[in-house]
Amino acid sequence: MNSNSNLACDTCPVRESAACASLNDEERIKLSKIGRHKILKKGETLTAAGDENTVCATLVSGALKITSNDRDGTERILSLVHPAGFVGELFSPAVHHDVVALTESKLCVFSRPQYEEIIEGHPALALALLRRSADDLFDARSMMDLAGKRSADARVAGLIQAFARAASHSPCHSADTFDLPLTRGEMAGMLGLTIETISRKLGLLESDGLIKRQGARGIRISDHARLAELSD
Amino acid sequence: MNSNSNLACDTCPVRESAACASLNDEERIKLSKIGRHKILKKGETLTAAGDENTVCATLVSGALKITSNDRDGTERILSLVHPAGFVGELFSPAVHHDVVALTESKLCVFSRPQYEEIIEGHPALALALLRRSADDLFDARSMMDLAGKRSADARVAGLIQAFARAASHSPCHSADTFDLPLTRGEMAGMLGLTIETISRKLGLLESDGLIKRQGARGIRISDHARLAELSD
DNA sequence: CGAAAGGTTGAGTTCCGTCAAGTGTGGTGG
DNA sequence: CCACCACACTTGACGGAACTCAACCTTTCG
Repeated sequence: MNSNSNLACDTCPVRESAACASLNDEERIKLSKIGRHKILKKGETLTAAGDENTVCATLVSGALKITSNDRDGTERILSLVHPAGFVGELFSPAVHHDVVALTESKLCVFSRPQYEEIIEGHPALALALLRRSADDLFDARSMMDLAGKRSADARVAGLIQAFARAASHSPCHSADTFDLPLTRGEMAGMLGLTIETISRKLGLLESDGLIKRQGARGIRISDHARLAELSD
Repeated sequence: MNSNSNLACDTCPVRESAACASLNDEERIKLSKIGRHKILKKGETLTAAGDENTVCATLVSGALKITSNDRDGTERILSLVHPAGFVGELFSPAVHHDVVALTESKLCVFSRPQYEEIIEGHPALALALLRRSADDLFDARSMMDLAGKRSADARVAGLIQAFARAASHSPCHSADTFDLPLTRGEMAGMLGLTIETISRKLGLLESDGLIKRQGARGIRISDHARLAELSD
């Protein structure tokens, strides 16, 4: 159990952008009373499918994946969670998906029933979560769109573009040099492909001059236009 | 323009289950002032990708699909909307997906900016939408899971089970005789497959004795267990 | 240094998409 | 009533894209 200390909202890096930013000081103090920090190391899980649904959380730093697993053990990534993101299935008695840390991550964890009570008493929080939820829904649909592309080329190209957009912090622009945040296996899990196919397609993208690789993870996009065309 | 009359909430079939059910009479009357009914015939669109985002709506009867289109014209179905469901991308300036009627549908349409104002002033509505949004997100992830299965067999089997669950009105149980609500093309669009593959897989499921078909749309599930195993 | 995990590459095979032809079926109009 | 058409669906043959299996390379970490 690696939880600890009271919450230090004052120094929280996501205090302006997370759902709790909608609360005033008094309300936030109240919320902080029922929350606690938790550190997940890379690969550790917050909740697993089948668990009783007791917690929800705001991600403070790091990154999480939300996944489900086929019987044969293949992991399917349903969503990535970035700092200020909210995780947890509100209003549901059971947990349906695994939530696992991609990198060492810091969370603000709450009891789900208590959090729901607070939501009901605090309209601003409900509204903030509604906005976040609308974004999550849009992201999920974007991912469905990506994973549903016919060819593996289009999916890989689209994923690279998505990472490039996420890597640049300005929302409309996209970085042209960045590191892939996932292993080949995780990318495969997002796109419904295999590790080998990801590896081969990245090789092809490079030999076609659309990207340049530096080591296993480093990517430089050389031809945004052709990449966009491929991914359409 | 097939809009009309004031809203008749009193006789609305989804008045107990839609988001607006959370409002008291006075509030609902206020909401009904800014809404109007609209009938969409099969195939007609409510909003198209690229439009300015001006409307949102509650589905009263019928069924909708939320789709995106590849450049080559392939339609990808991102979500199905059932009565009492809410459609519209709140808090977003532009529309990203098409919303099209699968069958003749009756909607309660609102101006999105006005609706957002009302949400901000009515916590119960925000909370109701948050619950609905959480459900939508779960559905979206379930569909990602389904469409991400390795084999076409698993996807088709899973889709049939999903329809069987939707056809029985009790949420935990699943019907064993029902009609497919979609054309082969639409099923293909949901699963990222082709019409021909859907057709063939249905044929195989029948010849393997898992289902029995009556005409193009009628399905009877003969072997729930093997179907579930296939779809896992 | 050795082991483990992540990544690449190759050869063979299978599954699904493509193209094409053919079978209902419901609706419209002569 | 039948002829015709549009649309949804089925079926077959074929080729190619992605999966599987397997070997090997690279980096990291104990």
